[in-house]
Amino acid sequence: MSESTTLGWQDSRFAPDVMAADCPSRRILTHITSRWGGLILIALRGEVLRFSEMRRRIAGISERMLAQTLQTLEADGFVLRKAYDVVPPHVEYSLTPLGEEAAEKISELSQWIETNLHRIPGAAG
Amino acid sequence: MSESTTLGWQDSRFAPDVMAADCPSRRILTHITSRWGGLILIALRGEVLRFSEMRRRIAGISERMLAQTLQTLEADGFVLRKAYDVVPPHVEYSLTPLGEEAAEKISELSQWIETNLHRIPGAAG
DNA sequence: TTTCACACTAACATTTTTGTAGGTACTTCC
DNA sequence: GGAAGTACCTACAAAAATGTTAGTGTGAAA
Repeated sequence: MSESTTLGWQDSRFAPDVMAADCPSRRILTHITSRWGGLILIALRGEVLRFSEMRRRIAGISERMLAQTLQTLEADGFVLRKAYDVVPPHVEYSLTPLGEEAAEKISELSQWIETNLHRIPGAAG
Repeated sequence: MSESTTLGWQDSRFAPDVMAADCPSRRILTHITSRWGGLILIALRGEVLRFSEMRRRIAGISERMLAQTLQTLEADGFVLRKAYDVVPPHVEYSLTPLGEEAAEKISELSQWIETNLHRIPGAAG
């Protein structure tokens, strides 16, 4: 028996590692850090938004990518989709508790960038 | 004059905003969250690494993408490249203070993913 | 003597990502 | 009556990202 018996899966030999090419954590990381994934999570923080409203807030995203990325994040368990069977269609998107946690992290990154942009040589603004 | 005279650029009308398509902060965000950008920053945290050593640590990255992404991060001011004029070539990569700050943020994200992977439905592991 | 390592670059091929245009079925506004 | 809005999907096309291969010039190890 190893020293930490109750948390056997934390054995470093089996612990998730993004540096490993085929570790599931790498897939999740790419989803969250995909071109639109992060912005969607940020936009949804603490809010319930409809498809079109999100599209307006995230400048430059196409309908196709919004729909596609939302599906990925929903499959991961970060986004909750709630559809009302009415016409015209009404669908509400929000974050799951898990999604809120993830969103907090990329928000911190994007906020750091925004407030430190003037220190970043590679930024023109 | 506005209320906060000494920090005029923080006026919300001019503050950086990743939700704006052409804001420089969006470019920087995509660099850091690019497929390999984040992993490189994470690998370099608190370390001085040579090209080949990095390539070994970041499983799956090709020479081309490592070189290319390093150049982008160097231009942004996150990575420092130090070349010694010897043969065979010897080049050392490290993070600038700015890079360490950025790396800390994505590290927090990736660590959150690694430790919470078991809660993420979309992950097979 | 052959092989490997080093830190890349350039050309080319492929894969992935992203965009565009059109369609759906119905309602409300003008 | 026509346009716009809703939440998408599906083909198709274009663009971007990424991979593959080959090559550089030398030194050290097998």
